[in-house]
Amino acid sequence: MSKEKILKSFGERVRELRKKNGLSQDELSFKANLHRTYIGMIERAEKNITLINIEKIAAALNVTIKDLFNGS
Amino acid sequence: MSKEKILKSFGERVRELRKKNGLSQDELSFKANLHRTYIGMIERAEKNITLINIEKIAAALNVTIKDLFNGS
DNA sequence: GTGTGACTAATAGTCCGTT
DNA sequence: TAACGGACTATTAGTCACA
Repeated sequence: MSKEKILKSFGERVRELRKKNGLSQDELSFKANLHRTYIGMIERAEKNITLINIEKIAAALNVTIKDLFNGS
Repeated sequence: MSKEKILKSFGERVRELRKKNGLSQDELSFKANLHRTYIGMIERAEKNITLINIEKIAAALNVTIKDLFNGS
């Protein structure tokens, strides 16, 4: 899997789970303690996110880190 | 799960899988295209690894990213 | 409610070496 | 074989105004 694709599929998965939870980027950013625009950047695969922030997002979405890599 | 613990458990998991594959840190770093000292830092939870490098290590260990988060 | 460009501070990641 | 150090460069974290 290429580098771009891994970030892209991760971002798509975040967006998918965020919407499933009925959250806006703004609401998720609040729950995850991250900036609103940062969530957007992750969803658009513009940042190579670090493990700590992956964990923050997973927690905010009430899923495990593994779940974020379960094929959508 | 705390930030420190997530990095620590990740590092331990990498070390576990690396040894299971019979690789030294040096050999793994070569396969993953990462620096020798960096692998050591990850295993000792001293660095907050990025998603791209998580994927590189997973590939070098012949496992999926999900496998790296399977409780050992 | 989200995308985007620009920006600074912080840290990821490399490279040299020694223990 | 691996831990650890200092110094260094590249990249991410994190925020903002505005579209």
